[in-house]
Amino acid sequence: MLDQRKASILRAVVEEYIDSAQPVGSGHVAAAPGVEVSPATVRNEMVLLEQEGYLIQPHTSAGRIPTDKGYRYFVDTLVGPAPLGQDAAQQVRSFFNKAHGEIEQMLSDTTRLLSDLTDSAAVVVGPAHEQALVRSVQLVGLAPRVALLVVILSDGSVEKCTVDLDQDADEVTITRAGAHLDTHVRGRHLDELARIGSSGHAEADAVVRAAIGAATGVGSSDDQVFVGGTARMAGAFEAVETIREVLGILEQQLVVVTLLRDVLDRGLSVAIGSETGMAPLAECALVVAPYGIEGERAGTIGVLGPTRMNYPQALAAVAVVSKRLGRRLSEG
Amino acid sequence: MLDQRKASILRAVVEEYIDSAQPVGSGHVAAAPGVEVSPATVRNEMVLLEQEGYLIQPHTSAGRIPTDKGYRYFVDTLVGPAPLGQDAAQQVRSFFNKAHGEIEQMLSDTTRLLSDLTDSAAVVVGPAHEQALVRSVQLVGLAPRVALLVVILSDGSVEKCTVDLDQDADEVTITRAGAHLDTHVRGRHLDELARIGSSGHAEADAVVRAAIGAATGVGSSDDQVFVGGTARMAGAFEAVETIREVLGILEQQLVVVTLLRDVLDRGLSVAIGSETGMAPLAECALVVAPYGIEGERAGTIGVLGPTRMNYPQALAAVAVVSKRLGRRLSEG
DNA sequence: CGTTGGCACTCGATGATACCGAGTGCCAAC
DNA sequence: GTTGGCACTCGGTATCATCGAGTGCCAACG
Repeated sequence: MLDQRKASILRAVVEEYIDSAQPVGSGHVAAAPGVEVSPATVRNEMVLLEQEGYLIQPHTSAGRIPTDKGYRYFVDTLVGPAPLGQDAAQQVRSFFNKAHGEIEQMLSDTTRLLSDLTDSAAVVVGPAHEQALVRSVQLVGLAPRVALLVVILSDGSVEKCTVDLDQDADEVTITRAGAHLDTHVRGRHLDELARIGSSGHAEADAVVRAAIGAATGVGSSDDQVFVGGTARMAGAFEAVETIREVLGILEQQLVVVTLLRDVLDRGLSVAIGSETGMAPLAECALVVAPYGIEGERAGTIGVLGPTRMNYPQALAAVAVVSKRLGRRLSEG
Repeated sequence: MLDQRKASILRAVVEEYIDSAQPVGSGHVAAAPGVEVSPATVRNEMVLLEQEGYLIQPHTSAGRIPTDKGYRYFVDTLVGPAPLGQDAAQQVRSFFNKAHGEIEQMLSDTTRLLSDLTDSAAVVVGPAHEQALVRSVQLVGLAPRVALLVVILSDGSVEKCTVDLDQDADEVTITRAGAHLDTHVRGRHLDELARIGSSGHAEADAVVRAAIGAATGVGSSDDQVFVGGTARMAGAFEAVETIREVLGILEQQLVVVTLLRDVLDRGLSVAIGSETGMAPLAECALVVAPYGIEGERAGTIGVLGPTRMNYPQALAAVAVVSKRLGRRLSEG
């Protein structure tokens, strides 16, 4: 799409802008390694790059800034798979060596890791338990008319919901209902709950029906989302309004999962500015990667920073962490 | 401590500053209701208030701003228990009518409610299960050498942790170990785990010991923290650096619980600026309230905003929400 | 004697002006 | 086609004057 020279110039502008945050002039570009022409020639080329939409000038007689399209070309064409730095790699290794215990805690900590690595906000979407099987079902009474349904899934996650009972049920009835539920869905998919028949005991059946009612929707689409490093993100922008808007997005878990899913569904690993489809993220870029457990796609991790983020670094970090995280979760 | 007139003037300054964010001059104070003296007199009094540390001037020939001490006097002496506004009260009611299901979800939603009510960031610390009894213990195998210990407590919370086994254990052994654990701590305090004796079966005992080891520390001090409305908080400050620092604090869950606990332990319901004991919160104030379940103190809620936040509103919101939340959780 | 109006003074905020310099666009020369 | 030269642009910064909200002080007043 772009000839060799234009590409070098675009790369120089992007790289310079990423670490100076200042519009880049022809002089700096000409001085960059990989660009062997004079400032005048650079200027001529930059006019063309601007016409084609890769660069813009904030105002006449200022340097150029990459557009979303410019960043896009940069990440698609100009950025090779870079390895993670020495110490970053070490950080990842030691993190996953230490990681253990509760999965939620670990996913939450992973956002910190990613955030540390990339100096941006990080997002981790927990594994979907779509195809997880039920390991165990427990029903325990909490209060006279309230019980708690706890479902342990084969992937190690635990789902629970409170069950409001229409009428008082004694311990025995609840236990009986729980056992009934357990024997009928243990080892199967959670959906099977809906197809449970009578236990042959009227009171217990009432409890069973209440539990089934409460449990609908428990197994599906309640992806857990963990967000970390928002402070770092805030440091990357100078306009308070921008920070406010981005925080507003990150606080809406549903929006965040949808966003990540959308990006992945479009086959992208990077969404830049307007590509995110969300107006408040016009100045942001999102780098995502799915992670898999035993080959199955399970969840997603992502990094959210300003459009002038360090893409090679972010891509490398996201790639490595998603791979290690998947491996770690596959072990059990 | 302050005579009637000084108090009125201080109140006028605080109230004016809270909604203008601008240094307040003698003219505005004199015009305020409750102050019936001339600007000249106000000036004389303000000099004294400044000497006593209730006010400061950002620079000569500017209006005055309350100091932390000034705000402190305001909340201690000048602010009565204000009722919540009509629509706010309605909002709280409808929230708690709709609230149901998982406790975590509800606590998380509560941060949104508080944040909406006060236009600040909100924090909710989940109930401590210090004195909760064990309702049920489950041990399920996940992978060859990994099991999951799930403990259901009488307050409806579910704790879990993965258990790494030294050697392979078959389903039967794990089930046996689980049953052993269950029969010995069910109905008791989680601490009893440590005192469990042998089950009379060597392999199962190994699993039991591993589970006990993994479970230490599970029941204690892992308070859940929910934070919401950080976007609103960001809107209240103009310096990006301040926002960054405050976000940094809010991201550290342990720091947040400690902070709230400290404030409550000192018998305060409001901590202003340096009273928080955290340098990054010098420009922040924290309004907290404990909530209780069936009379027992269970958790804490709080609102974090700028020192020039609307204290009467925040105090009212925090009081009402903590009461309703406690009542809601007591029901089951 | 406390309170008040008057008044000179302070000082940040605002706006006009000049200047600087990075950067551009264009053109002629190589 | 590339390059050096050059006039031009225009945002950023500094300087300076002005404005006005607000102060401190003082003398007058009830």
